[in-house]
Formats: sequence, C-alpha cells, structure tokens
Amino acid sequence: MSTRNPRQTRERLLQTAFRELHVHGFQGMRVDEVLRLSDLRKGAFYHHFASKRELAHAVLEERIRPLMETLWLEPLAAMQDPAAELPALLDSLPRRAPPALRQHGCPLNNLAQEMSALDEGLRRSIAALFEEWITALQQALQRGQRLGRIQGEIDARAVAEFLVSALEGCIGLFKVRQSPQQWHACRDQIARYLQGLGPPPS
Amino acid sequence: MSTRNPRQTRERLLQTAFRELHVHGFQGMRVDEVLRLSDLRKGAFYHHFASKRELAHAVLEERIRPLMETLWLEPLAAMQDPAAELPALLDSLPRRAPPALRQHGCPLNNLAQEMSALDEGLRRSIAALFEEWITALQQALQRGQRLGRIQGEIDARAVAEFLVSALEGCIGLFKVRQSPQQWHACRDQIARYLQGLGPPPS
DNA sequence: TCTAGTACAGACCGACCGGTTTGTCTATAC
DNA sequence: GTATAGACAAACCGGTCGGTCTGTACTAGA
Repeated sequence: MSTRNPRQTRERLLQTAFRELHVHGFQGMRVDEVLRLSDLRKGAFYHHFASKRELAHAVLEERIRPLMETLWLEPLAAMQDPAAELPALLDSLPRRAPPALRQHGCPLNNLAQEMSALDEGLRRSIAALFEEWITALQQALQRGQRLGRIQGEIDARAVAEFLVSALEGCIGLFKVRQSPQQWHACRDQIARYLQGLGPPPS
Repeated sequence: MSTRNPRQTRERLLQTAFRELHVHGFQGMRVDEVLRLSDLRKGAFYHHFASKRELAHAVLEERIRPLMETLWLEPLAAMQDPAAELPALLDSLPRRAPPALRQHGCPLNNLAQEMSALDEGLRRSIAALFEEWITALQQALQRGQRLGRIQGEIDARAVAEFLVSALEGCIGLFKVRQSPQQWHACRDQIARYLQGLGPPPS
C-alpha cells in the first residue's frame, strides 16, 4: 500500500468539492469543510489547486462537464426524432442522474446563476457548456426536420434555447417548492410544445 | 428640517439592500457596504433589523412582492384572453421593469435559487410568492377557457407552472450569456406554446 | 418642562475563512 | 545509495464580516 497517491487525492478533493458546491453554492462552500470531509489538510488542497476559484473551475470541467455529456450530449447525438424521443429521455433522467440532483437542482445552472456576476472566466466556461448543450439539441432538431417530423421553417436554434431554458426553469421551481420530483408535469408540457412543432395534421 | 426620519431611514436601507441583494446575492451582500451606500452606521441597521436574514425577508416582502404585483399580478388579473394577450405583456416588460432587472435577472428567482437550501423560512415565503404568481396565471388561463380561446380539457394549473418555469429559465439563460435582451426569442416560443393550447382549427 | 422611549453614532469584538509558510516524508531518476 | 522534485501536514496569519455595546441626541407625550 502506498501512503501517497496524488491522483486519487486530487480526485477526492474534486468529488467532495463537487458535492459541497452543489449543496451550498460557491460562496457557501468552505474550503475547510471540503478538507475535513476529504480527511486532508490545507497543504494538500493548495498543492493541487491554486485557489478556491480554480477548484470551482476544475469541478466544472472535470465533474459537471462529464455529467452533461453522459446525461445529454450523448443521448442527443444518437437522437433521430426528438419530437418523439425527447419526452422519453426526460423520463429516464431521474433514473440516470445521481439522486442529489433532485434535491439541489442542476449543478450547472446553480453555478451559472451564482457566478455569472462574480467571475467572468467561469461565466464564459459555463456559457460555453450551455452552448454545447443547445447546439446538440439544435442538431437533433434539425435531424428531425430532415425526417419531416418537425416543420422545416422552424428556427431549430431558438427552439433549442427555449427547451434548455424551460428545463432549467422547471428544475429551479422544483427546488423552491421542494416538490419531490414532478418531472412528469414538466415532461407533459414539453411534449405538448414539441407536438406544436410537428407538421400540421393535413 | 428634522434631522431624524426613521421611516425614511428604514426605506433607504431597504432600497440599498434590494439593489445589493439583487447584484451580489445574499451571501455576497455585505452589511457594511449597504451601510456605506446608505450613508448610515451599524446602529441604524441593527435598530431597524434584527439580522441580515431578517433584512432579506423584509426586502422580499416590501420590495420584491410589490414589484411582482405591479409587473404580473395586476396585469394578469385584468387579462381575459391570455393566449392572445400574454405575448404583448411579455413585450411590455422590459419597458415597465427597472433596467437592473435585465442585467441581473429576476430578483425573486435569484433569491429563491440561492436561499432555498439556506433558510427554510425564507424559502417558504418565496414559494408562497411563486404560488400567487402561478395562481394568477392559472385563473387568467381559466378565463380564457371559459371564453373558448383555450381548450377546456387543458390543466390550467400545470400550464401556469410551466409558463412561470419557462420564463424564469429564459431570464436565467440571458444572465449567463449576457445576451442583452432577447425577450423576443423567448416571447416567440411562449407564443407558439400558447397557440398549441387553443382550439384545434376545425 | 420634564421624562421616557426612540433613533441612531461609533467603537469594539470574536469567530471565521481563504491563503501562506515551513518543514518533512516519500517516490523516482540516476 | 543519493539527489531532487513532488506531495503533503501543520501551524500560522491577516483581513473580513456579522453582530454587540454603550453613549447620546432627538422627539413625543404628560
């Protein structure tokens, strides 16, 4: 057994920080508490990260981004008919996502709303990740258009932006009301909206 | 001239706090800074408010709530055909709302997302205010149903919740991207969604 | 006019918290 | 085996920040 394992140490810090960041937000997260939960000392932290802010950036890139890829980017890339498949993807989300997401909302949006005015660099990175999400959705919608399942005149980009907004909004409202998961309600309305994108019944 | 004016002092604190809370969030807001901007001292603050938290509560009830009433509750109460009138109300919002709202998003939702996990009492008050908003929308939708402009089978409550969610989501995304006002894009998609609620073209 | 409560000013406090420094132990390269 | 850089522990620091305390001037009522 090796008493030292720098990569694992870093991962432990990152994992704990992700949880703490998700629960308390950036300003509410305490470096000391992350250390305590990780059973590490100040030396370890500031050896692997230059500052608390850099830690947040690392959490975004190395924890939140992979989550986004697993939960959204990959399924969307494989999606041919979003008007039909998106509601099912929404239904599957509670199963595929870590349980903490239900209590504390979307880690990306939480960080986004808190840090946008606080750290320009982080804001840009967050915006970039949103951008990828929107683009993936847009491309899926365009495939749906080519299949004739979605009206060709529709601005797929605008629709993608609205879908992301609506989703984040729903998650946010769940958080406030502490209504333990009402995805189905959100799903139904999204599905209704998507239905309106389809070709008019001739 | 009276050197003292307790009501005005309180109002000044409240107004400054509202701005600071809106810009920096609760954890980012500094009591000292509120005092400095108000040109008052600690004594004044803790004479009118028991704590920083109580201040936030007062801001919610005495600043944010009136804003909600002016911008939403009153127009919604006078609305007969939301499917037709809501998009116009959305368009008018940038004009009727204080300019700061555009840069820093919705004060209610900002506070909501930050404080939900931090202060149960505040969370309840915030949830209650959201509740009023949703109910006002629901009732407007039901009037639309009675007028036959919206399908009778539709769950007006679920639609109202989704509309509020979508709106807050859009505002949130604006904040992250710092895209200076793209209400029209949001408005268009909301309008499209609303159109889907109308009676099918026979 | 006297008085008691109100409305502050201003000094002060103690805990907290991000960050630094120093030193030591370990793994690795040679 | 030895040198060197990496990987931490642990003590420490200084500023910050919400909150307290005391004193005092003002004001309203008797």
